[in-house]
This record gives sequence, structure tokens and C-alpha cells, in this order.
Amino acid sequence: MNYEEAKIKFISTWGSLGTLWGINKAMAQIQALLFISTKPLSMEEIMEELQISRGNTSMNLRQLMDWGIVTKELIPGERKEYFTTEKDVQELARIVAKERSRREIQPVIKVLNEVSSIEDDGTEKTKELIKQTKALHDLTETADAMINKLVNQQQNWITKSLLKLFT
Amino acid sequence: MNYEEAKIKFISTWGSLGTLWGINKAMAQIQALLFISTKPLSMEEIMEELQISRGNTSMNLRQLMDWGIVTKELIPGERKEYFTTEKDVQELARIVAKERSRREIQPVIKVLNEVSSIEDDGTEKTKELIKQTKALHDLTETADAMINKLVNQQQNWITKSLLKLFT
DNA sequence: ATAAACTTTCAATAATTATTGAAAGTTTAA
DNA sequence: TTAAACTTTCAATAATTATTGAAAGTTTAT
Repeated sequence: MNYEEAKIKFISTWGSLGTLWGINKAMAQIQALLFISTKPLSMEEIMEELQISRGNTSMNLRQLMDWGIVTKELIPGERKEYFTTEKDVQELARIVAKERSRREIQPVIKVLNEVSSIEDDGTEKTKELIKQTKALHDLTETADAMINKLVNQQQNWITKSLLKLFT
Repeated sequence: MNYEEAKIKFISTWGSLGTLWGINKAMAQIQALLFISTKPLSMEEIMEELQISRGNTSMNLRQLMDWGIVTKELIPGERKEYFTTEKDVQELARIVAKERSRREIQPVIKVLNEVSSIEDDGTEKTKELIKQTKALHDLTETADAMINKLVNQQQNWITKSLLKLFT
């Protein structure tokens, strides 16, 4: 496998993994391209490399910036805008975990809390609904808290010890 | 909010959360319905409650069984098949984490490993590709391992201590 | 062996989501 | 202030994914 093949394989794999971290294919591919680029890229260059339209590129870059994963780079003397992505994988993971928590997990926790707090009318089905949604609520909240904590700490002594424990 | 309202809210919320754990809406809704049901349900009952077609119900039940989340229950004297879901949230999380790892994460780890193992031709762009995909590979592998380990342990002393540490 | 009761399959269709491309908008240089 | 260089927006279209429903398949009872 040479450089070009490897690059294409990486971008397309990372693109299809997008769903796993809650973003769409084009977004993930743009991020992947920037992630292995040795310099900031212009919209033109991104369009060219990924064979996608100007509109698509513009919208997805905007979303990546909303997520805080990509930033504009102003190159002196250049009219065009250039883009870079966060290059540190730990930081990337931190941002993604935080955003997904805020966008998707927190709203669900809220609903689970509401549902599990309905008045117990004494019927079996109500008891079951309350019991099960409460269990889901607690699980979701705990998982969310753990992921955020883990991902937030820098590679400090706790994380290091945990890695040893769990590997 | 009364029982019916709460039930509908729970099912639809859990349904739209489906994407987060990698399954589609109908699948997630069927699972949600079974999760709060006090008894096994027939295909007929599921179709009726969720207002979905027989074909859709059949296919999604099949998928849930493939995942190992739902099982057929044979009720003596009954011709119909009845379905139940795993009711323990910890066990549910274990199954989901394991399946997603197998279906999605492992294949990505494999590709990242291949890509990061290409021959270093000495150019800057190849060096960057290798460096960055290697970092992603290590991150993904570590995260996958941790999630599986965490979710696999029963609520034993380690998990309990961790929860205290991280909450 | 037949038929009723039930489940699965799958081509057709609908719903959703992503993408395009060109017009409108913005910024900068002269 | 004008025009060139560039970016954004968004209605139209394409691609993808989910859903239907009816025919085919299976199982069980008689």
C-alpha cells in the first residue's frame, strides 16, 4: 500500500465511522483529510481532494467549526480562508465526548428523569415503567459522567493507573 | 404526565436515541416497548402498539435477536410467538458494547493498523499520515478495551471504587 | 393430506438525509 | 465605488435508508 492508497483508505474508513461519533460522512472525511495534512487547506483544495461541491464543503466546515474541531487559519497575504483541525487525538476525543453529551445524552437523561418521576398509581405497569426508566436513567447518567471525566483528565496519574488496571 | 403519556414519551425518546447506540428507530422502539412491558408480547401486540407493519416488526425483531437483546418466549398452548427483552440494564449495556465493538470498532482498528503500517518513504506527508493514524489507532484501541472491560465487570469492587472516584 | 394460523421475505414505495450548483452575500484591493 | 475573489445560502435533486404489504413459506392441528 503506497501513500495515496493509504490516504484514500483512511479517509473513507474514517468517513464511514462518522456515524459512530455522531457526524455525517462528508464532515468526517473533511476532518480526516485535515487530520493527516501537513498544512492548512483551502476550501478549493478540500473540494478537489474529496470531490465534493463548494456548498457541501462550506456547510460541513461550518459544522466542524461549530463542534470546535476545526478552526480557520488566516494566512498573511492570502485572500482565501484556510482550515486546520485539532491534531491531538486526546483533545479531539475530549471535544467529541463533550459535544455528544451536550447534544444527545443530556436531553435523554432529562426525559428519562421526567418519565421515571410520574406518579405511582399502584398498577403493575406503572411500577414497571418507573422502575425500568429509573434504571436506564441511572445507567445513562453514570456512563455519561464517567466518559466525560475520563476524557477530561489529561493523561495524569489516575488515567495511567486505570489504563494499567484495565489493559 | 399519566402512564400513557409517559410510555409514549419514553418509547419515542428511546427510539430517536437509537442512532447513538447504532440501531434504527423501529428496532429501538420495539426494544423500548418490551423493556417496560410486564409480560412477553406477540408480534400482533407490538404492531398494534407501535403502529408499524408486520414486515417491519418481523425484520426488526429478527435483528434484535441477532444482537442478543431480545429472545423468543414460547407460551404453552399458544400458537403465536412471544418476545421479551433483557431487563437488566447492566447486561443490556454489556451486550450493546460488545456487539458494537465487534461490528464497528474492530474493523476500524484493523484499517487504522494497516494504514499506519505503510512503509515510511521519508516524505513529510507519509510521516504525518503514519503518525496521526497510529495515534488514532492507539486511542481507538484503548477506548474500546476500556469500555469493554468496564461494561464486562459486574458491579464488583473495582467498578464501585471507580464510581466513587469519578462521581 | 389439508387447511388454518402464523412468520418471513422482498420488490415497490415512502421518508429521510446528503449533495449540488447557482444566485446572493461579503470582503478586499485598487 | 467598482470589480474581482471569495464564501454562504438554499431550493432542487440525488442518494440512502426505512417501511409497507402481499405472496411465499412454515408449522401445527385435525
